Amino acid sequence: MIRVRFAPSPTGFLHVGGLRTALYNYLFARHNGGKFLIRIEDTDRTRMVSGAIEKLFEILKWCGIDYDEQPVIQSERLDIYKKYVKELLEKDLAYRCFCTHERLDEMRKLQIAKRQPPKYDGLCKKLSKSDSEKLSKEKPFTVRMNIPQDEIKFNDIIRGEIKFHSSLIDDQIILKSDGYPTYHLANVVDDHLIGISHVIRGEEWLSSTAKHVILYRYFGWTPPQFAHLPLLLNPDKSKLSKRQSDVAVEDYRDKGYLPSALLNYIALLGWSTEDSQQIFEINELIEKFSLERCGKSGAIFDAQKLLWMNGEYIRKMPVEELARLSIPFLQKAGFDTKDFEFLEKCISLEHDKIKLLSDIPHLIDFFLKNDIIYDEQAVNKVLKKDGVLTDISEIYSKIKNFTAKEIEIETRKYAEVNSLKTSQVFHPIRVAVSGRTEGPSLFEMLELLGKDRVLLRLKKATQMSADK
RNA sequence: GCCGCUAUCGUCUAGUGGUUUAGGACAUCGCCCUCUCAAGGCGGAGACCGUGGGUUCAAAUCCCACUAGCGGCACCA
Repeated sequence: MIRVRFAPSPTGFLHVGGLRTALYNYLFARHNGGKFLIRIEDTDRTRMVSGAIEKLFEILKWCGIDYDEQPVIQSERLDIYKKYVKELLEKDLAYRCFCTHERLDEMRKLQIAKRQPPKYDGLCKKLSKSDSEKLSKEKPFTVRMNIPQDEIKFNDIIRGEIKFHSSLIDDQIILKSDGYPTYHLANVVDDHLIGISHVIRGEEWLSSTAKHVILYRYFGWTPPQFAHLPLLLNPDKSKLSKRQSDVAVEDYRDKGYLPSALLNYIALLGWSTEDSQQIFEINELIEKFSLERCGKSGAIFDAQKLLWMNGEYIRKMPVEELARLSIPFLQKAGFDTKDFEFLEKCISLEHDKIKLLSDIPHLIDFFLKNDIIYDEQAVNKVLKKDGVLTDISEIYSKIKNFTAKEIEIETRKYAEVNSLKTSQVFHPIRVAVSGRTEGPSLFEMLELLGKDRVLLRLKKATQMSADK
């Protein structure tokens, strides 16, 4: 039975790298008919952020990544970890360490100065069991793993066999002095207890995996299969970070990215099909995903390609759905969204120009407000004192059936009769009614605006050009 | 410093010994369409496959070394 998990620590927001890890776990589970679980790794009390867990679940839901079973919260399982630490202590596979932060820091500084690898010197390992027992009642302590002198090997699905010599591995702390386990212990214990079959996580964990393998061995457990995913990178090839890029999934949501596009784009960062297909609906992703086709090298997060992909998804989307999704963005921009049908029509005219949901308010605002803003450059460039707008105004006022078709016929007729290029007529009208040079197809736009508003704006623009 | 991982167009990648004058996508450039902006269509430019050695009749593809980049080396995850 395939069981995988996504195990974030709730430190504020879901990182896109984390989302990629979650997605690959999810796809792997769904593809294989296995289970996808969530575990909250909240063992660092100093980094606790209130509300982070709720936000995490909310954003996962927004992404459409659903999970199986009840999420496991590590901070609720302290007794379990302690039990396993005790077992290790009894078997001499771990020992208590009474060293202070000060001593540890001092030691590390010295080692770095001497260009040695920073490593615990094993002082407390020398304590006898009874001394250790006695001291533990008087002083705070941590518990360290007793690392064997041995070669540690494990297989990684993506990278093949990985070897470390354990003499290079530090006597890792597995239980902190506040009674909370560190990642390494909690992770191994939980993965085993929960029956995780495959650990799919970021490459930053590759080095630590040796420690985990040792722990599995100490407990007499069979380790799961490992798959370490390549890192997501900044444009300068360093690990994707807040400093250089937008990393919070919620940032993308708030900017108007679609979850389907985000997931699709992120899926392609480290995974591909033989034919280099680009667009995948989630079901297709599930159908085609495999760890074997994951790459090994880090991938730069290319915001430009994501933007393109988002546009692809928006173009494919039914207008009704798009209009519905645009509502929060329009409301944020201060628009009334009660007339949904009208909204749909506006959006429909600009549909294939939209790359982000947040583009929508600006693209259609001249339909929604009465006092439109005239772009100065557009006015100066296009609005002329040539009487075109006055003539057009008069012609339009006589059109009974103010439809795109009728308007087009009349407008073209006017251009022809006066030997004007269509652009000499169309452009001023566009600027007059919308305030700008770019926009939807002119006649549909005029129809949607309605005769009254068009005439009003033509009049205003005529005055503006006269004032020049 | 030590350990580990990685290495094909600017970017994401296909490619698993010969079908490759290295394919696709984004970005970029040109043309077409056109009332503008987009979208769309067509085309161009762009990678001597990090470097150097092998193995082989034949290597981007296998092996080794080097180099570079990145990651890890916390009472963080």
